Amino acid sequence: MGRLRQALTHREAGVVEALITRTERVEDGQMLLRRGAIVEHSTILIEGFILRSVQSGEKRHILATHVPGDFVDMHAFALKRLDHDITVLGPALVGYARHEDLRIMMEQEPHLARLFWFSTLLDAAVHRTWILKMGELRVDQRIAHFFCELWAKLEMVGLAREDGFSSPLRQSDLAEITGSTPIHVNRMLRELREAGLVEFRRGRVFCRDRSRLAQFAHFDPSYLYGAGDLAVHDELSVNAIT
Amino acid sequence: MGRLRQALTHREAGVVEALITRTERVEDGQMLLRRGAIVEHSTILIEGFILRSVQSGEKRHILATHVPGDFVDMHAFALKRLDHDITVLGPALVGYARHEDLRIMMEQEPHLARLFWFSTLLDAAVHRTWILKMGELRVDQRIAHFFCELWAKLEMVGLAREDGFSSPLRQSDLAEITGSTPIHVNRMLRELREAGLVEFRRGRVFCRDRSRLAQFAHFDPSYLYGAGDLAVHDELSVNAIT
DNA sequence: CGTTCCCTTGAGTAGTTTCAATACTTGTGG
DNA sequence: CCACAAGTATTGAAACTACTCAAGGGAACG
Repeated sequence: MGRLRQALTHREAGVVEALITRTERVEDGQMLLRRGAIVEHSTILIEGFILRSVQSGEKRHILATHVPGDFVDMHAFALKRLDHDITVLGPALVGYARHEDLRIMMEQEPHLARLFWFSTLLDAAVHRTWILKMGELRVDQRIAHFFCELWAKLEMVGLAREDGFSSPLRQSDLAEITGSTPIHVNRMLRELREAGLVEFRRGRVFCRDRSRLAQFAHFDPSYLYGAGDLAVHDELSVNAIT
Repeated sequence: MGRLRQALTHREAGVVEALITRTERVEDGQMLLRRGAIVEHSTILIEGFILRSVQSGEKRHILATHVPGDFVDMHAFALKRLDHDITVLGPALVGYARHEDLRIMMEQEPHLARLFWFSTLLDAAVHRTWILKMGELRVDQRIAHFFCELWAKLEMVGLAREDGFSSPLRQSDLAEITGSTPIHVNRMLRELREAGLVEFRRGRVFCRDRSRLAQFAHFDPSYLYGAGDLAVHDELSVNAIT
């Protein structure tokens, strides 16, 4: 949603912010919500990182990552029940909006309601890209692709650098994101480093040649629908690509 | 959406059907919509199967499968632009509803609007399950998982048998669904057959012991949200699972 | 009765995981 | 300030899983 900010008027942004009735600082690794929980509020990430994951036996698998400004559980607003865990990565600041208030707001602000729906559709589009990439890329390319995606998302909210970004990610997190193992991730990170594509050192990602990294990862950012893009959709005046 | 039918009143079902201004018979392999296309209508599958796929170089990758009753491109109602291709598998009958009519209907029928939103959220939940399964299962298990999923979805619309189901799927389609190759799929099908788990012969799936197949595939149908489930959500009275 | 599409098999290679063991960091208490 | 503990990162070797290339087999349709 933070990425949708450009699609909001100043007034609307205020309306959204007024929904947040409570904020909370949470520490690394804390699980905000557990799969199956019934929720009566939605969570917005203000600072830090949040993961959507599922526990599968001993292993945890990360399904999606969120950056500041994102509503992380809008789907639960409609479905009421979460199908995965919501976990904080590194220290974070989160805000809560009550579903009841959201519902009232959506009735009064159809444009905002539409944007909230958009944000869940964007999540789905990101999911689809991951299904594709899990199927067609090697682990090293998946790691690179994840770096590209997170970099782009952080950039949209002004948290990226020219030559990379910082995060509290560990190698084992990358393993859970890419569906691999920490050991293999470690080897692949070495290869990426030796190939001069990207460096990962305790959460910090450095990359000199971004387009080369994107090419290696087969990364095409269009699935993230930049805020500009979205605004255009809203006006209903996009060019045919057919 | 066909799976949501139980959540619709008789009147509402009529309202939805009245939206369909045109139906069309399409033959096997035909692409209904291409990635990037701007659409002004939504497609409902009435008979047959539809695939959501992307072309990636030489290879096609299938992201989702649909059964009769499903709206296959509701996301494009909001985003206007498709991020993947919509292709027919086997002969099919489809119906079209104009976005303009949909928009008007949604304004007048908030309950229906909510159900349409639900259906896109369910798609997202299915996507998440696929990300997980692509990451944690071997190809043989992924094939089994796909069989379980399709079987369950067909069952919801009364198109399954006690001992399996029929479809126009080829082995190469299974490869594109599971992110594998036709050759490997062929071998894995042989192993599944020899293990007495499931048989696949030119699109027909036979399984004597469904629960054993589900166990092998680590299949838990809850992510499909049975229609009953959904109806309950709508009443806002689900049991906590915490 | 042959063409076409789909399915099947074998052999070799590439990618990935697992187990086992060893270093490096960072924070903490002595 | 050093030593230790805990978490994180790294390496090697062996086993497993999956892909590629190449070649054959079988069923359906005209």
